[in-house]
This record gives sequence, C-alpha cells and structure tokens, in this order.
Amino acid sequence: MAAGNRPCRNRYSKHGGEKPEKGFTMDPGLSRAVTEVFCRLFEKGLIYRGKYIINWCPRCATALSDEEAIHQDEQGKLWYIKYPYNGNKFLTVATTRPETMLGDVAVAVNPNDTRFKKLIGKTVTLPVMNRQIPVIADEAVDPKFGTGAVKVTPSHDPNDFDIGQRHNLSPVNVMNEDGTMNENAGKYSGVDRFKCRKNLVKELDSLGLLEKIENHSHAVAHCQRCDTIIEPYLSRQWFVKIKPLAEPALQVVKDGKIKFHPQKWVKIYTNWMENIRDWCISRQLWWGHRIPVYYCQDCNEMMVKREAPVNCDKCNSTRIVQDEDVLDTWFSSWLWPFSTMDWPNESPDLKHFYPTNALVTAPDIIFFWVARMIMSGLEFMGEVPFTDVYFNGVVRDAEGRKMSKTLGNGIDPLKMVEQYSADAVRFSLLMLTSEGQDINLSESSFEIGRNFSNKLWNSFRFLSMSFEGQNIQELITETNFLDKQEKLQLADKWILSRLHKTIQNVTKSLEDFHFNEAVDQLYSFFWREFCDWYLELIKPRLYGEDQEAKKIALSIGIYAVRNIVKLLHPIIPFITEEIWHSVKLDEEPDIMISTWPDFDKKYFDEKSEEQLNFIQQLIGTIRNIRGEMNVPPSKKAKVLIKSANSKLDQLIKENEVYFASLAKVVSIELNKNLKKPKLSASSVVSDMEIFVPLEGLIDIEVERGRLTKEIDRLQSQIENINKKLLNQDFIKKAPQQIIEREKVKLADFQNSFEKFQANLKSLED
RNA sequence: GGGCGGUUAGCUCAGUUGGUUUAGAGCACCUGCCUUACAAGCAGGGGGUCACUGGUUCGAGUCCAGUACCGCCCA
Repeated sequence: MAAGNRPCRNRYSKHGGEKPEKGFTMDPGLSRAVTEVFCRLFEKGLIYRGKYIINWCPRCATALSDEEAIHQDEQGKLWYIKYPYNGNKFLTVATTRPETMLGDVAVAVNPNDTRFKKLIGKTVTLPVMNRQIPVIADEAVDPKFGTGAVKVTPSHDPNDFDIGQRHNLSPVNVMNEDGTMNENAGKYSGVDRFKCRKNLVKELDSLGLLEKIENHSHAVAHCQRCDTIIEPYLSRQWFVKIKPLAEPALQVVKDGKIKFHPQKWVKIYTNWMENIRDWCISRQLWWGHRIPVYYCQDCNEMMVKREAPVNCDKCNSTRIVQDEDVLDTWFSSWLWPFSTMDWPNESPDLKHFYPTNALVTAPDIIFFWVARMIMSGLEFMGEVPFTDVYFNGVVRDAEGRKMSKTLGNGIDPLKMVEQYSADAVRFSLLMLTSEGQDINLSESSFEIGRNFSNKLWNSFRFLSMSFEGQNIQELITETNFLDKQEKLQLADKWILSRLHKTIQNVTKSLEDFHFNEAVDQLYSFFWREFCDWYLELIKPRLYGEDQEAKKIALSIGIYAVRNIVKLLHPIIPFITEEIWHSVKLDEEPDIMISTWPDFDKKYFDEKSEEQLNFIQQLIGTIRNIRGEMNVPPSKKAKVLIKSANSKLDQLIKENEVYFASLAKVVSIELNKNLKKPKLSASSVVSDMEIFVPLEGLIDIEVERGRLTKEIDRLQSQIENINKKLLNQDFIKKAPQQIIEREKVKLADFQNSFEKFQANLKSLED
C-alpha cells in the first residue's frame, strides 16, 4: 500500500485484514530506483525529449499523460466558419474549438473527396488574421465529419500536429501556458481562451463568416487532478518510447504467463497495448522526483546522471543546473514490485518476493499501473512481476450509480461493520460479487452476511450444548471413520461424502478466483445440507440414551464444523476463529495458520448419497402433503407406502427414525398389496405410492388440485419426451446414452402418471 | 468513431465443455409454525415464452449473426 493513508489502513484492519506493508515512493531507496530506471531507459534510447502535442492543464500548469486526461461526454457546439477565397467564394470548415483557428496553418480535405479536388494546392484566407493558408489533401480527413474540410492547427490538436508534420507546415502557437491567448493571437492577445472563443464567434458572425452553429456532443478531456478542461498543447517534454516495452508486456498476457481474472480484461488490455502512444513523463509540478538530467550553463551540454555532476563532462564548467521538471508519479509506482525491495541491489527480499503470484486491484488502474508494472517488471527484472491479476468489480449504489461524494450515495464501510459486523460485510460482498462484475449494493444487502454468521454461530451453539460434559479433545480425535464404518449411520456417511466434495469444489473455485462460487458452495453445503438435514438427522441420537451413538454423531458433527470453519475462515475470519477455539485440539495452532482442509476421495460415497436423496424425497413428499393440507406439526401422521421394492423397503425401515423427527410421522406401514385408504392424500416417489390418511383434515378440493397439478406436469413431460423419441433425427444422431436416459425418464413418468391418475379417480368415488 | 460488457422471477444476481424430471439462489410475496440451536428462524407454496429477430444443431439461456436498450473504457 502506497503512502501513509491512515483512514484506508484503519479501515483495512477493521475488516479483518493484516496491517499491510507500506512504503512511499519518495523514500530514498525507491528514489534511487527511479533514477536508475530513468538512466537505463535513456541509455537504451527509450527516453527522449521532444516537442509534441501533450495534454496541458492550464490551471496546474503542467503536462499530463494520456491516462490522466479524463474524457467526459459534453454537449458542445460545432461552429461552421467560412474561409474566403477567390474574393467572393467560401470554403466552410467545422470546428469544436473556434479560438484555435487563430493558429491555423492550412485547411485539409480528403484527397478522394471530389467536392474539393479543384481547391487542393490553392489558398484560402484565414478570417480575422487575414493570413493566406494552403488547402492540402490528407487521408486522415473524414469526409463525413462537418463539411469535409477541416482547419489544421498543429500547435493545438494532436491530429493536426501529425498532418502538419506530414506536410511540413510550421506550427503557430496562439496560447500561453495559463490558457490565455498569446501575441500570435493578434487582437485577442492576453484574453482567456473561453472569452476569446465567445468574442471571436461574435466577430465572425458580424463579418458574415459564421455559417451556422450546431449542437454537438463530444468527449472533452479534463484534468484528473483539478477537472479543468485540458488543452492539447505543443510543448517540449520528456517521453518514454513505449512500443519496445509494450510488446513483451502484451505477449506475456497473450501467452497466459500472466492470467487476468475475469478474462475479458485481456481484450481491453490488448486493445490498449496495440494502440499505445509514447508516455509523457515530465511534469511541471513542484513536488516529485526530479528528472536526473543536468545542463551546463556554459556550453549547453546535457548530461543524464545517477549522481549530480559537479563539472560539465564537456567543458568542465561547474555552472550546472538540473532539469526543472519532475516525473509523473506513476513513473515511480510502476516499479513497485521491485523498487520496494532495494532494487537494483539483489536483496534477499527481492529474491524471495519477486515474482509474486496474485495482484488484486481495481479495473480503473489497469493502464496506469497494472500494465506498466508488467512492462517494468519484464524490462528490469526480466520476469513477470506476478502470475495472476484479479480485477474486482465496482461497487455501485442500489440504482447502479457509481458511489460518489457529490451524489452522497456512498455506503460507509465502517458504519456497516458496526451495524452488521465485519464478517457480515465481507461475506455479503463476496457472495454478491461474481467474478469482476460490478455490484449494485444497498445497505440491506449486508443482511445476508449477518444472517449467515448468525446461523453459523447458532449451529455451533447447538452442537456445543450437546458436548457439554463430554471430553471435547477425545471427540475431536474420534475421526478414524473408516475403521468404524459399521457404526456410522447413513446420515454420517452422507455428510462426510458431501463435506469432502465441498472441500474439493471450494478449493477449486478459490484457485480459479471464482470467489462467489466458493461462497455459494459453502452457503448451500452449510445451510441447506449440514443444518437443514444433518443436524436434524442426528437429533435423535443426540437426545437419546445411547452414549456411544451420541458420541459418534457428535464427533462427526464436530469434524464437519472443524472443516467448515476452516473453509469459511478466509471469508469470515472473526467468527470462525472464535468457534475454532472450541473445536481445536489444545496443541493445534490458531485457525489462521492451521492447514487448509484436504479432500479425501475415500469419503466420496455415491451409494449413501443416493440413499439419502431417496429419503429426502420421501420426507419432502410427506412434508408437501402436510404443508398443502395445513396439518400442524403437533399432529403426527401415519404413512402407508405401497412398495414392491424390498431393498428400498429395508432402507426405509432402517431409517424410520428420520421420518419421525423430520416429517412428524408416527408410523410407516409398508405393504406391496396396500389399498389406498379412503380420505387420504397420495403421492408417488420412484415406484412407490405414498398415502397419508387424513381423517377430518383432508380437503378434497385441495387434494384434487395437488394431484391434478402433478398429472398436468407429468403429461407435458411425457409429451415432450415422446416428441423427441419420435424424431428420427434425434434417434439417429443423438448419443446413445442421451436416448437411453430419455427412455428411462419416459417410463418413470408414465408409471407415476398412471398412479396419480388412479388416485385422482379414487378421490371421486 | 473504436473496443469491452450487460439484458434470466417483483428486486439483486448465479447458470462451468450445448442434453439431468419442473432453468437455480437470496430478498420480497402467500400459507402454516414461538417443533427445547437459530422468528436474523423452520416447513410448504406461488412466480420466468432466459431482451428481440434470424441462423447453426437431432437438441440453444448456453454457439453464430443482426436489432434494441443500459453501462464501462479508449480516441
């Protein structure tokens, strides 16, 4: 982190970050690196001084780089001005900045534009100044813009500067550095640029030389620092010849030696790198790194030196002055990955920390900083500075507007931390922000993280209530599950399988920089599987008399919690650390420095997952019936199941206790010759028919609605699949396994369809 | 003008290489629950012709082209 930004640093620690290492580019070590880099680039011919059009801020009185000129769309005007020729004829040009016409040296047209062919090589009169200026032909002129004829002002427009160079025209500078017009502007000398524009337009109008004024929206460059409108200005400045640095920097990104996340930034980076222009690095500011260039006041010799020279190299004079200009602040920042570690000395830190792995940053400094760090890293270290760049999204308000002081629509993160907790703020942001996508945020967004933290804490509290009086250290080590397979219940095998798959998936998502995906997986595993099902499934054991069964359920629960808090720790550090202290071995370290969970495929258990899914479906069906019929939880239900599958029958019997606690079922009767009891609600799961007798509770209308809805749904599914299977192209071209899958589905649907229909019919009797 | 995104439920957004019964989640909504971890919660439910048009394909939210609207970046 640069400079000593205190509010920023405090905020960082309130969010649970480490106090970052800081440095300051004006420190002696970093200053030495800046000088060294300037000298090396100069010696290599990659730094030069020249007179070119640069971005000039008249208020700051300094040059700016292209990146510091912020373009804003503005409703401006297009003035059509008539340049007389041949006495009574006119050539009309359109311009957005009429005051610059005072410095016109030509009018340019496209060589293929037939309208103006005969004028090429002739001259026209520059109004007000009454100068004769030539009409020239140049490919750069767009025949469709304005009238197709453009004024050429090489001192005040980059395109015109290029045209001027191509046609050997000497530029005329009509402006001072403070934005007033200079002596070349004739009677407008000393007048401010905008006042000049106003008055000049008035004068042209009175001369009858103003054809028309159109509204014209265009992008106007503003100073990044002070928002003053920037003047493109011909000026002598120092530049970095950027192509030789840009090309390798583009290559490493194209080759994937540096990966951008999300990938879309590669295209933006490529586009910028391919159209890059030389970097103007000199600034006329009072503060910054002085340019290490020295001039002899006697013989005008210029010297580029690492140390200030005492004598002139050429004439030995001691009358030596240093270049007045300072360097662009980014000229020091781009060296950050190595200048902070004593470069050019080969310090141990430098060896250890260069290159690093991931840079996490905001997309708005991709060109300012990221691109240039890559350039400098390759140039001076011969190696990429990092291997991955993660661009975060922009946080916007609920309406999608950028948060800004002027709009007052910002959310104070510290206030949110106070209101919802740091964990809640972190969790919410990570959950809601998909890879590098902008996020629309309102204060209530943080509720999701608060609720999650709350749920985590409560689930832990629930378990800890059960391990009161138990030897917690023993429970933690009670994890040699493979040896105890026969003692594990279906729920245990299932949660272990789900846990280890979650470890695998979360780890992969984090490695891929898919943070929200990782959070999503943790959310649904922890809440929807661990809390909603596992904790409910072990309640009978925790509340029961069998001490060994209780111990096993607890130890697996704790095992899961230990892994869950480890996986969640990078996201919600505070609450996970707190929980960790209760579920860790005495000799284990704090969670932050403990090891990341490893998944183990020996826990992957497809059969148990399948079996538990089946039980979940059955319970879901019973709950659905209870819910739709508004049967209160206090009312226990009997369940009758007509089944011809002895394996599933056994599975149900073994796990009957789950139905009791999760679906408030008092008894299950399994029979393959079962007859549907009157006044019962029904459903179908796999091959089984489920009946819930609801004497006095059943609403025939509701039940008819339930069954009809199912029947309609199944019918449309059946139609869809039939359509597919009747399609000869599908049969011929689709992979066999897809066809098989469709056939199985069809049989399934038909089976259920018939059963639902029979039950609907029996309702009518 | 050039480049890059976005458009999926009322809202905020997921949706990996085209095929998984009914396209998912959170919030909001409806019904029932203070069931001894959690009402910041539990159970159940309703809600989407995936912006539009055309194309490729046996099959498109997913691939291609065009259109519209919104946004960002660069000149």
